[in-house]
Amino acid sequence: MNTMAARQQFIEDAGMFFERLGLSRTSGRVLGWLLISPDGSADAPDLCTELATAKSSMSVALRQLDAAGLIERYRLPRQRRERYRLTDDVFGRAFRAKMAELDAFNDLVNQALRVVGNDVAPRERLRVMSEMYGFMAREFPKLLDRWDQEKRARLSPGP
Amino acid sequence: MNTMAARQQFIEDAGMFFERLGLSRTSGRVLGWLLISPDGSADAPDLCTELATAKSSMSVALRQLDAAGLIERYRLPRQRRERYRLTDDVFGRAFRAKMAELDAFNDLVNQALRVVGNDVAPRERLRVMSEMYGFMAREFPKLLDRWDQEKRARLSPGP
DNA sequence: TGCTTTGTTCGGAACAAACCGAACACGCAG
DNA sequence: CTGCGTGTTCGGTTTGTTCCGAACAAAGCA
Repeated sequence: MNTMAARQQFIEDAGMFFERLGLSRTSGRVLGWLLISPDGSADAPDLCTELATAKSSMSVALRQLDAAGLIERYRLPRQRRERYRLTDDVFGRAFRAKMAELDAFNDLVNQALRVVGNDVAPRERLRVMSEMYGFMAREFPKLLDRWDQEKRARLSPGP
Repeated sequence: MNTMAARQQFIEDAGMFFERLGLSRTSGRVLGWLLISPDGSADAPDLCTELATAKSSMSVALRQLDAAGLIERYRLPRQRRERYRLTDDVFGRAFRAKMAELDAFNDLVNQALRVVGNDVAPRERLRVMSEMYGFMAREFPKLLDRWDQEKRARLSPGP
């Protein structure tokens, strides 16, 4: 397959992938483009032409990605044009964002406990869920920390 | 606050919560209703009246929940009407479903590796991601297993 | 064989989100 | 002050999704 077409295809797939994770499709395409770009950085006009999107759409997409901490804005000295690059651990952040869902889950369970009366059966169900939340909220950050350590261990003796 | 209104409110919140997790809103409401129902089961007509939805919508919602393994269909002997109940570990399943996203992520990274040439920079980025995937795919199931053990340990000496 | 109950499928309406083009604000250079 | 480059904001349009009502299948009972 032609390399150019393969790149196009990958960018489109990345767009759909990240769309399922809650981003907009253009945001996802931007991430895809950055992932396979030589230096992992770009500026807005380039992305507009490369991805064939209006600069208004690009503006909101970049804002969304910046707000999510997935990319960083920066400006080279003496340059008026802003540039964007992937955050070093894009997916660490994505994972941690997913963890926020757990808090929402906990809130929901607590609300349910307030709503049900003293019926034992629902309370028991909800208690199990609450404990599962506690377990995950306790263990998952540990997992991420372990990953950070392992990554650091791999990279620090390297270049 | 009135108990009835509080129930209503909770069901609506549950609908929005599960909607963010990829289900439809009615599916989410069904889960909410079951969570705070006395025995955690219901049948379709009841849910239609309780949640004020058309039975067609209820049909697809229940199908969706069944396909996701979040509820079970069953039929009492001599009963023509089907009933639905929460799966025992609804959220264990929900978590495992989230893990499927990790596989999709891995596919994406592999596709990216095929697309980029021999440029070291992109390959390095992608390698780190691939390793993160490997780490999570290895460790997360362990976490779920540990939770299962802990839960079982809590319940088995119980009732 | 008809009749009723239960559940699914289909077409269209209502709603929400994304995207675009155009207008707007700001900063810098001449 | 004027002109240009850069980025944001604002209606309008399109696209996609959800939900409803109606028509349709399937399974039991008379």
